[in-house]
Amino acid sequence: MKKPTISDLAQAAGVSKTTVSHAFSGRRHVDPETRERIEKIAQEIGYRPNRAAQHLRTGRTGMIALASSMPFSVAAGPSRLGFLMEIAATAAVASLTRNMALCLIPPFQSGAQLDAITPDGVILVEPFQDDPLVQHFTGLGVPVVSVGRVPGREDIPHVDLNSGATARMVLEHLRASGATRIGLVTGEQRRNSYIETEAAYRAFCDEIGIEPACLQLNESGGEDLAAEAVASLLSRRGDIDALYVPVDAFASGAVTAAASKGLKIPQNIRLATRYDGLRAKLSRPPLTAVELHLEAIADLAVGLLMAAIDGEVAGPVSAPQPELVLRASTAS
Amino acid sequence: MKKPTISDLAQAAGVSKTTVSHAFSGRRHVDPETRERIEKIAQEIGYRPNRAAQHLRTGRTGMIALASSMPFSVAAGPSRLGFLMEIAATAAVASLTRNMALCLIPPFQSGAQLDAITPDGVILVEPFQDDPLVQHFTGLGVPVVSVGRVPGREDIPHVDLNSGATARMVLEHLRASGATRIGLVTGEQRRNSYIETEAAYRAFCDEIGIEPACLQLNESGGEDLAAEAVASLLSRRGDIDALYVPVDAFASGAVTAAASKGLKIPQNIRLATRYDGLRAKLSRPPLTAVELHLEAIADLAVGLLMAAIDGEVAGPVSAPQPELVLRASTAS
DNA sequence: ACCGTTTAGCAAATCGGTTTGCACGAATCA
DNA sequence: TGATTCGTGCAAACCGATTTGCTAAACGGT
Repeated sequence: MKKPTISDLAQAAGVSKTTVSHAFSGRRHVDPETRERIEKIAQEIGYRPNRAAQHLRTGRTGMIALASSMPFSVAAGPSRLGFLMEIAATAAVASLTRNMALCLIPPFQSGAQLDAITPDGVILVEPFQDDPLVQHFTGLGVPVVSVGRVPGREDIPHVDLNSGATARMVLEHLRASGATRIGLVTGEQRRNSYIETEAAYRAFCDEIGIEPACLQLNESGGEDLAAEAVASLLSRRGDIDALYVPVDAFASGAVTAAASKGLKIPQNIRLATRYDGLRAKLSRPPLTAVELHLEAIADLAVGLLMAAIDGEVAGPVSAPQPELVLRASTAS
Repeated sequence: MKKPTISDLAQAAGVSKTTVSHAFSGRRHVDPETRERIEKIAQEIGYRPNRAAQHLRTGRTGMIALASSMPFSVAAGPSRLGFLMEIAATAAVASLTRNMALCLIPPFQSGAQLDAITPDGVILVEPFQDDPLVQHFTGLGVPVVSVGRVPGREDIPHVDLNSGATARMVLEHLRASGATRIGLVTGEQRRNSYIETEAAYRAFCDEIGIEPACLQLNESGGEDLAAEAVASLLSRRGDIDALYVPVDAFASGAVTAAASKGLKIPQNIRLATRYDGLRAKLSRPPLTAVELHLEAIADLAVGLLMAAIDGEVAGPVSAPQPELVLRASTAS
């Protein structure tokens, strides 16, 4: 009771394997009548092409991979998982409709592990400069696209997150809500979103004539590190009355820091973050955040990747306009 | 500049393909000296076996799939994502170390989508009775293991979550913290954890002689539905002074409901949930929850699946002892 | 010296598709 | 009528591994 092969089907339909193959792939014309007969019989005997055989011949594996260079379960963990998972969920659907499987790459460990997987293409979520994942896959000749530009690698197609514009939007909102001294907390890794955000922030400070107050934290430190670092920043710079903290785990830390300093949100200090996940929503008070449209972004990324796999040189694509989600943490 | 094949390597090493194959797989003995030479040359020319060819020959695809029958991104979304993703993260690592790729199956849609993927095995997270995913894969002859028993399918290997014991533990804790009338909120779908939990709950009520108060909610309704339903329950049964709400999204709803009724947690009503994710941690007050050891569970599930794929008939395995995580929501 | 047993390695078949080159008849054209 | 094209389909090569059956040499025991 083995699974029927293309030969079985060909025999049952009284045609050759070639014809069956063409009937399915459409790479050559076959008589509509013949094709219909083949399809009908295929249904009956329950034929489904063997993926491995297809892949061997075509040189494709039929799978694309999704990876984030953020620590996966450690430290920044749960919040980042939300971000990645929202993308994963949509990407999985998008892949499947294109007849591809989406598989998960846990954070880079020994590197040898990565050999187990030979995807047709990879989506990297917010890689940083000289990210080993980028190097691994491009070195293998595997097409890579990223969510967020890869610093220093303009050649890699990506979905542009418009982090500069996003930062601008948030900063202006903070000011409109009454803030006069705004600080910024990002991460140490040179991810493009940080770079753009910082640039936009400095430009903004210049314009309105305030002294920049930047913090770059080690992402593995997570919420606790942020709580500590922000508290110390607030001690040094007592004039700060607002913070933009794109990484939501850090934003949680900032909430803790504010509380420890006896500062009320938003009365004494306003707080906005970027990823509108559970943290932002469940925080007390809930945090103003940015709707990034991750589903759309994931869709775009998959589309880009498919094009790249097909050898098309697609330029970067812009994510949909991000939107502010106003919450109590920045109420004026 | 094509990738070297086994033939190239064999030629370079002055042996046959067979010897190379055996050198790598170890399925037959090869002279250690020869093997070393082969490995060295493989390094030099950058040989890596073609997965597709291996799969074709061995009949394996080298990928296992992870699926949850919970709505993936809708409704209960983010919280569930945490649960699934914690498992996914560990499972991905566990798979990769076994030279397998882990791929994600988004929630059952048309069914036709699922054809794109032919995994060697599948891990299902808390499937319910007559779950279409179970039927799809077992029908295809693909080994299935589940996290949480599959009701009505004792033949499917699973990691037992000991939901009955967990419920007992939580209920006893609630009572110890001062509760006298405890209610239970679960989901409509017939997942084993609900079934066991309800049974343990009824037994518990019987024992201590209290009237059971159960709610079964549609999981797609998520937090909002729970808020509504729990509020109405609290109106009907004003005597209730504690709730065990295993699904964390529902627990969030219960928090809202309590607030809307003017009930203070834990003074007027105690609240405990199961999955110790962001919701439980970030809730105000933070919720007592259960450390399920999801990483260990995921590891066990992958192990079970590998055994099943290798044709071993492994019985169910028990998850590590769950532990209560005490938080303010049940302080006495 | 003989026979049985390891040991090391090879050639060839195999997995199930896709793709190429060719054949044959019918239709079109000069 | 002969040449050319088109439509349809087939046989065979091919993708790159694994696995089977076999050979030949080395070894050991009697």
